[in-house]
Amino acid sequence: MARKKDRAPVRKREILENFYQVLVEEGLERASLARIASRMGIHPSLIIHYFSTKEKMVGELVQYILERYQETFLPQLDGIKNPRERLSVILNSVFGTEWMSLVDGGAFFSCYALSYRNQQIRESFQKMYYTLREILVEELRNCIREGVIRDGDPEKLADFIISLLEGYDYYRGLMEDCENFEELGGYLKEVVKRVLGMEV
Amino acid sequence: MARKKDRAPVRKREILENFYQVLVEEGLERASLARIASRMGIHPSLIIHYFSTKEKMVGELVQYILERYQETFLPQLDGIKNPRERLSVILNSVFGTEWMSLVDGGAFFSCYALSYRNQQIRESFQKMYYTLREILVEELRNCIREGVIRDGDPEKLADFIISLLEGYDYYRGLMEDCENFEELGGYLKEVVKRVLGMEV
DNA sequence: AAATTAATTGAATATTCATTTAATTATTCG
DNA sequence: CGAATAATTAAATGAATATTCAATTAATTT
Repeated sequence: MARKKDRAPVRKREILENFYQVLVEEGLERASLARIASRMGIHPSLIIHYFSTKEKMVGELVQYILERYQETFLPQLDGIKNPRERLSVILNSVFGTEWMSLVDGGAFFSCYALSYRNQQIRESFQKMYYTLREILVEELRNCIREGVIRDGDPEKLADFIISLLEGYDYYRGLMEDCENFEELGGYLKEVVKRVLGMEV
Repeated sequence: MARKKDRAPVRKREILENFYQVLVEEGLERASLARIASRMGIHPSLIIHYFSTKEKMVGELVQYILERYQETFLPQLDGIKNPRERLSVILNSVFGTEWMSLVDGGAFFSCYALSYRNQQIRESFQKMYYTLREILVEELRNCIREGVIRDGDPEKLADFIISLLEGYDYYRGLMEDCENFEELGGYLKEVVKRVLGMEV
């Protein structure tokens, strides 16, 4: 049984990173295998060798992109016990500037648009929001129990927060100067706190 | 001076309608001139004849799509004097089912994603939200003056409403059954009213 | 060092794409 | 009707596309 080093996952990730970059710089319609390969100084057929088809590669790109969000505020919450503090960290993260710089909006919404016709991509997105929702519900529940926020339906509140944060992401993509959208982010955060019944 | 009937605008609109349909059914990456033409039973070069280039056609498609929103609740407000009633009509429209069926989400967000790399498309979107914001600010101002809603910054409140409605549009695109997103729409509407200080 | 497996390239494929130019058919005007 | 103009088609173009299969180079194991 000949055992070889498994460098395939590393190479695949490299390709995905370059795919993402081309996507950001040139748009989905111009993000061809040839361009990705040329940017890496490799041959296009090597990409096919690793992903077998472009559609599968796009599917993996979506997961690659969505994982970034998963990995954002979860580490930030490590070690924080106080529910109020935890919720603040989440809101600051989501309506702050870090969240926005995680993924390019053009790339993100291009992928999102694909979810309307590609079942696998659709499920990736659904899974991500299902997880996010679960996290939020859990945090909100704890805050209600501790009296940090007013009593209410944590699931609906979670949906409200998700809607608002994605709408913020969307709307911000059309703003020109960052002062404006930083200000908006701060304002939306306060609105959420008011809706939750958290003293500001 | 030979005067001819100007049927070009009509034909262009027909082409845009078919472009939109192909976009919905096949996605942006497959919405080629050949497919649009074949669906119409015409020759691809005829499309070029009217739009001269595909990029320009896409630009006009975006305007065509965005106009639908402009034409939504403005007619609905005709004849309604009462500020409270006007605001209710707007919120019902925006968080209701009509708004969603106006434009296919896949088509809409595909176009939105283009705005990150295409200046003309970007400006079309910006213009649309500028107009929407102006309308909302005006309505909110009237409601504040009449004591229908609590005193507050109408511009920030408008941005809040726009963020939430677009986030709702986005999030809804991932939901499977319409009961859920109708319920969410109703809930978000109540949240907005609470934030505005409108008695529910 | 030889053999085996993985990584990568090369060249060829058929398809699809937007666009051009010239020719043809319809329509409208005088 | 006849001339002018618009609407439409035909055919050809070259570039770009994803994907194929076979060949080659590099790495690892025995």
